[in-house]
Amino acid sequence: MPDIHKIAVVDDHTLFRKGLISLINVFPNFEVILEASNGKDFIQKLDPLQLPEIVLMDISMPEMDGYATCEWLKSHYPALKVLALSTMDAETAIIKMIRSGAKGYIVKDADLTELKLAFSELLSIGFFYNELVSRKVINSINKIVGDNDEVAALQKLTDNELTFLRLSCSEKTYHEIANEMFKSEKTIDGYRAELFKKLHVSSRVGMVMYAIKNGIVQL
Amino acid sequence: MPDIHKIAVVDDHTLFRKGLISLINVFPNFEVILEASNGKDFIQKLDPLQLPEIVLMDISMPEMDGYATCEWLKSHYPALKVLALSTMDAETAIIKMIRSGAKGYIVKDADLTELKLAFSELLSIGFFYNELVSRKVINSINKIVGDNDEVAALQKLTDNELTFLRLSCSEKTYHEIANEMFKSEKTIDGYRAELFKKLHVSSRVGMVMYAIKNGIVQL
DNA sequence: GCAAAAAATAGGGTTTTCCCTGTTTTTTCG
DNA sequence: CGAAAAAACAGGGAAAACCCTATTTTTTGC
Repeated sequence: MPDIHKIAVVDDHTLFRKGLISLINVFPNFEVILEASNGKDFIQKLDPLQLPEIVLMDISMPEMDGYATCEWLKSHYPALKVLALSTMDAETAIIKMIRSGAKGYIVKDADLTELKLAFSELLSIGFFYNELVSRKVINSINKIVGDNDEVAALQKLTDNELTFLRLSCSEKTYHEIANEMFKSEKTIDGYRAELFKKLHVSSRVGMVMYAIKNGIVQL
Repeated sequence: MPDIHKIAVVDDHTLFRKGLISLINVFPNFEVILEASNGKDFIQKLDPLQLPEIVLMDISMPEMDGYATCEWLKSHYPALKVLALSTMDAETAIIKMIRSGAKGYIVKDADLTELKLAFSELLSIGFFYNELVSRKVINSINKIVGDNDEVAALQKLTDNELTFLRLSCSEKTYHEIANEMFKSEKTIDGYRAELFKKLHVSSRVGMVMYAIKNGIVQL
């Protein structure tokens, strides 16, 4: 009898999670031994004596999202292979997740064959990069080599820039945001200018749409 | 032996759909007899000699979304009970779906118990309105009775207002949008004012976020 | 077909956003 | 420590967005 591989599933949408688990459990040599609704929940449930080999992990989750959880795993349990799972095929999301330590990326509308393939590849060669991911990665490298990149940029947003960006996704004026952040209006204007450059946008609306697209704010 | 109830599942995310189906099929008296990835696909696969009783339907799908499919079903197969299925618990989405003829609404992170409950209620009393839905419906009624409502408003957006709203979800200036729509800037300004009122927002950013939240534009 | 309602247009003013070019302060790193 | 880089801050001006109040045109309902 071949050994059974242990899987963990982390996703806040219960129905999706349960469904996925039920799908995986019919695979002959895989078994879901842990399920959690977000990163925090997952870490808390993680038993060092009974570690999963593969963690199927959603990106956008409450409390602790995929990126943060991945980072945590990278330093605490580097042997765990994270397979990122998301609806979005946004380049930045994929790259960011991989930078955070994910070993593969699969979109939620992939089919079962692909999921099974991802599992096998993760176990045999240690990663799963399908064409989607490869294409995005190549794009991102091109951009880095080229001139100034969107992806690394996202990594390099200041804490202040990030809070400013989040606050901009509202009907607040920059003046109000400045007050809320205890900064001068001119500083805020500097954040704006900086973000316009980094995100390649030229209006507040563009900035907001970028933030939404890339899961920086949730609706 | 109790009769087996026939279910259809319409959702573009294959993994979610397959998972859900596998979950439902372990319910003793339910069976999924039809699955489709969008409204068009569903209608095409629908066999009048083998109709499902309940259709679990996602709202946002490519080709033909939940609203359109629901409307079509209302006039062609009014006996089919649509249970709307969505990640968003946005009031407008729920109301719109119910107006389109859905008999119930369930969020994707509901648990299995709730799904089973929804099925039973649909079959016994013909609809499933949990607290979530009820609350939203009551809100919407209050607003209608009250003064001017968000929900009916959405229904009542002019074609021009709608295109304007869509075009506003970009970095275009109102001036550019005016040109693109062959209208005067002042007319565009009128659309803006009208939409601010109808959607209860007070800035372009608010308008854009509303549009995204309610699936009027997709990212 | 005509009155009422809705949509399109407009003038003109205020606020907010955007942009350019700087200085000062803080942080980083060899 | 000291130089360089990054972050915070600023003045001033142009463009875009916002808002109020009208008038004209088109649509709608009886």
